Amino acid sequence: MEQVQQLYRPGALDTGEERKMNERGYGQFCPVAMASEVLGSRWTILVLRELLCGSQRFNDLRKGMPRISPALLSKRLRELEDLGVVARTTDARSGTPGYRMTEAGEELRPVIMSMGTWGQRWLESQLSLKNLDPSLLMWDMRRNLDPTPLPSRPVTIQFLYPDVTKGQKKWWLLVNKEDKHAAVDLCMLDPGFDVDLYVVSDLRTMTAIWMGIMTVPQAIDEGKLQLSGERALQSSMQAWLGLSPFAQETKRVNA
Amino acid sequence: MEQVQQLYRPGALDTGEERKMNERGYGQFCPVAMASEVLGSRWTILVLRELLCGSQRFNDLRKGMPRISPALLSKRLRELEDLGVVARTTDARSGTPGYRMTEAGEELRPVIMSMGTWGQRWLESQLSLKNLDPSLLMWDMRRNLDPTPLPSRPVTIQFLYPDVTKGQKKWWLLVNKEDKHAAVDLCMLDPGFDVDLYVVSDLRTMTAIWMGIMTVPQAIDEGKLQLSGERALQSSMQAWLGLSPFAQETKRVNA
DNA sequence: CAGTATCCGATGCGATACTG
DNA sequence: CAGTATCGCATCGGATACTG
Repeated sequence: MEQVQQLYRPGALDTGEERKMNERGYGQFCPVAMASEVLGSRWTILVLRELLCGSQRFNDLRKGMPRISPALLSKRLRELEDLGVVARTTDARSGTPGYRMTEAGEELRPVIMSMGTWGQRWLESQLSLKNLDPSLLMWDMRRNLDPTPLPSRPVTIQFLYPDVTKGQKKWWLLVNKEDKHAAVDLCMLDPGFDVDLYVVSDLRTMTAIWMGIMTVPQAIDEGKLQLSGERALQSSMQAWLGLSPFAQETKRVNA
Repeated sequence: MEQVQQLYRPGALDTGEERKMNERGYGQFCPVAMASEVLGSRWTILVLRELLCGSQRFNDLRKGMPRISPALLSKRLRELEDLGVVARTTDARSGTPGYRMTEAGEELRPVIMSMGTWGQRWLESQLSLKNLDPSLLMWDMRRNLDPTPLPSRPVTIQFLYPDVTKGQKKWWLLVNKEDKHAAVDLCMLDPGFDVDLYVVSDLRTMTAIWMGIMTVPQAIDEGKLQLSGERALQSSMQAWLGLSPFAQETKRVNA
């Protein structure tokens, strides 16, 4: 059987005779390869993540991906639309354009989630710490905040990150819990309302809490998080502060 | 609440003040983003697929990815090694180098599989048909062939694809079922053994069968597949011919 | 067999400005 | 707000040849 093995020479190592078309792709019929061609281009996965997280409008998508250029975002959305993964919408009343996942797109949820779960388990926290970003953190918090434990009146919470570059230091979350579902707004400029709860922490700590690496009480104990203002809001913070969808996933290594 | 919304301006649309480092990455702490940075570069997913399918040696990996250059494969493997996803091995006896998945890499299996499942369900078969490749098909068949229904003696099966460019028309699968686990070899040159079963089909049909879009009896009925030689091998072909891991997945659209 | 070394071209993408 | 238009550079990766 030894010499027989040599009789196989992959068409790949071939003479390069007929490789004209499909240049850019992998040229494989394997479903994994085809899916990779769709999902592999830069920013695509993050566009899908944003849509799966509920963002619908162009500039909301941008907030979740600060570094993407509008041109490229537009291009990616068109590509995904052509593929039948994303559908363009138009609000009946306002005429505002938007985007949503199609059924095919929705079925990418387990793919994206499994990627995130794996990332949370295996990619070193060090990497996370290189990628701290207050705007992304606050935008995520805005999205996942759970108003259930909050009182049924407008609540203003101010976040202060002393270690962050000027201009991104202060943030306000405004929660308005009206008839069961709540509106949460995020501001970088003082909205002028009385603040019900002040939160002070370094960005790294707050991010760690968000990612489930640390809890609110722990951070307070270690002196890395200071709360002041309404007592009830303080003690319920771990509850109303929604965590990252991957927060419960156990870390395996910090290589 | 209307005007309040305006008070938020994402740090992304910012002045571009301090975006010096981490240029190439996404700059996000989100696990999905971090995983994307790892898995997003070209060929990486396919390298992992090959390893998860059992290939261990450099040139076997190449057979599964005919179009990757050795330089790039080498680079990808080093990157994955640095990440702790892949480990380099050395055969104790022969000293042959090789690669295997680490525990972290093994946990990527559900990620890759879900990508493939999605691809099989939602990406048009048309795309598959653009990517026909006899060497990939035969290499996959070699890998997934199930020797269970085969007799316990050396078996030679010849495949002929009349529609394929000369040099890739004929293939031989040699199955040697010795003491429970079998050795399967693939050749492009006549190994010289007596052929027990002849298979003639166009490449597209054989690929469709492999992908679970069509069955052996169907293809025979439609006159797209001809078998000759040992009867037992003919009738058990659907059984010994292992199918693509995604073959059972239902197609949803052929856009 | 298992890679390295080198070169070079296409293009992806970032940055910026502008429009309806 | 929701994109389009344009420009230019870096870099990714393809091709090829070579080595231990």
